Amino acid sequence: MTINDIAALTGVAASTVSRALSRPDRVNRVTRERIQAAARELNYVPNTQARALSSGRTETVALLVSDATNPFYFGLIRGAQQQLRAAGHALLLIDTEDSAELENHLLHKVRRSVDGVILAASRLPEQTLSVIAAELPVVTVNRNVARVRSVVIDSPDGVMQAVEHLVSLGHRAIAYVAGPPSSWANEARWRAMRTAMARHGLTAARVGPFGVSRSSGSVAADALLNTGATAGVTFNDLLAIGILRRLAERGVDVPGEISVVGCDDIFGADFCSPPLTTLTAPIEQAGRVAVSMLLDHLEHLGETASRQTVLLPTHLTIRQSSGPAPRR
Amino acid sequence: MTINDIAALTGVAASTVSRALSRPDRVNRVTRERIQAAARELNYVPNTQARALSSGRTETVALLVSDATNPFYFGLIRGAQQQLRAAGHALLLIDTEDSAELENHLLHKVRRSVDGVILAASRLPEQTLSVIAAELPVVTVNRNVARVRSVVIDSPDGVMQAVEHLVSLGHRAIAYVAGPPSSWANEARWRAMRTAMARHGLTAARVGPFGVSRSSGSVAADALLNTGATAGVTFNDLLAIGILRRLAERGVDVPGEISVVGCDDIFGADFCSPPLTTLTAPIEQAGRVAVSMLLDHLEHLGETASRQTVLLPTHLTIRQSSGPAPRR
DNA sequence: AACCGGGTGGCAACCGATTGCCATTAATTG
DNA sequence: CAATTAATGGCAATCGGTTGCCACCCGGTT
Repeated sequence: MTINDIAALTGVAASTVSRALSRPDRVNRVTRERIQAAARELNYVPNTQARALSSGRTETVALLVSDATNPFYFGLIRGAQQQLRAAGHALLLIDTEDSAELENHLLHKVRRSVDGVILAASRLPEQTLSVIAAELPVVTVNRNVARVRSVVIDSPDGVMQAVEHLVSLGHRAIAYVAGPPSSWANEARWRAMRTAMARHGLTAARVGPFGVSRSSGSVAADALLNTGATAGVTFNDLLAIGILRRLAERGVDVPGEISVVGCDDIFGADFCSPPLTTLTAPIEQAGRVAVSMLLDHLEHLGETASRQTVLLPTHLTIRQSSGPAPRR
Repeated sequence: MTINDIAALTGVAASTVSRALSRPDRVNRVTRERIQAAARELNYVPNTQARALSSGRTETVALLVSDATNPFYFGLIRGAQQQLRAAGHALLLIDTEDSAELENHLLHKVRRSVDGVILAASRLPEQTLSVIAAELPVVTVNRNVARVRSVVIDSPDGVMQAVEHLVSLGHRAIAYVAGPPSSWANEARWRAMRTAMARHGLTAARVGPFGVSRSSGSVAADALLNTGATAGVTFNDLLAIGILRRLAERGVDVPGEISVVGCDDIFGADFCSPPLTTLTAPIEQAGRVAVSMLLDHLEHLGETASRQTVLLPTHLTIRQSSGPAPRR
């Protein structure tokens, strides 16, 4: 079922069929309707590759995640998927396995087969990112790079809220449990933490870096206890949940002996034990916004973007993993 | 950077470049190496659309899931992604939003732009599925249809194990908490449950259907209690976790007053409260196997498949949501 | 010397759209 | 009524590869 079949059937040229379908106002109403009817009749679906080849538009967007099993991305994927479908675009999912080289390689490979890419938690150096952004529409998530559009979840602000929360509960020794050093968000959160602590004349301890998996949580929990801190703010929920688990294993009471605050509010944060106090991030919304920005950018290529960065607010969700500081 | 640039640079025809790159034995060694060197030099990446257009192969596989936020699919996506990357193929992720119409529509739409599709939890009627499978390589997951290759997780066998487990703990009144009626796995599990119960001269109660989200768990929990059963086996973990939550809210002790057994062992099943006794399914493996079957099928189109269905074993993982039946 | 066959590489058609350009026709206007 | 303009639709080139077919070269046979 090609455009030619329809052309033959309706007695017009293929080019007319093409126009009738993609630039309806370029063809006479009756002709157009005849063609559209035939297309519907024959259940015609344009060939994506052919269209892409001549027009240069693939109507496909790639979403690069560092690890498809990290629940943080589920929401992002979902949000992106929703918004893309609404625009009739397809989603190419790419797992970079947390490797900058692989990320770069795959980006190069798909470069010509997508209209743009969304980089969630890119591990690429700023320099490389700029180069890529120059030759391919890019939107990053949680990563701020000059001249690259981005959606940033304002977890630094959330971290401050978390510190206020903990300090108000009497905590004085609070540690940051760090994630991957290559993560931009990780450093941003750490900075926010130090700032917030300084405001109260306190200094934050820091342990890590740790991998972002629950198993890394065991190591992290032990390290956290060693700092003598009465509370820990973790890079993300996955790590926090792993920590809770290890603490339970060691018989350490949460929040009685130590409070734990996570980040992101992923699936599971509300039903782990104890339910996790965490920074709730509008993850799904971030996915939607990232797609919107990208599509918007695609429509106005060449124009200077009105806004390069969208900052999404977070808020602290208090559950049962945080409580008053223990008396010494 | 096209094949023509390379041709010009090396002084051969474009066709020769094409062969040197995709059918290396069709061209002389020295010519080939010269071309390959030039291609590497210029960082040449073949244009996927153009290749697809003339060869018919897109090197892309679509994975259709009914709901991208269901953690069950995370593992599946991951497994599929891994195996696809290994083969150098791309993954198109499609969310059918649990709608058969949408599923059908999207399948039609991508039909020409992928080499094959993997249907995870298809909601399509058997008839439709057969039609689609005839015009497009298809592998289903957890769905058995004549003449369609499939990967099936043997949860019916697992359900039997679960029943044995519960019966041995003294439970006599056990209910099945059903999922979506359009789910093939749902019916399979229910049948297995009845069979297993009958073996002990017992009859299973059934409640539902319920949606597969945690919020449906509240309704399901209440319905479950109403049956007077001392144990419930649920369609999946999501539902089970929702039930646990509601039971905690109502102050019902698990497993003291009622035991709950889930299905799939998704992310979260091990750290919810209490940790969930569940059927551990090799989800990631299912994703890998599905891809392998599909790619294998693609390579031998026309040949009759040696094996049409792969059955993956499950096992019961006993945690703390199941225990001895309460004395009445 | 005539013949044969395998190894190489070029030519050109093709995959299925899109799109710039032009010809035709109809409508508008002075 | 001639002339200008707008609307419409066809022609053909193009996107970047793939592939069937054929020509050529060369060494080996008979």
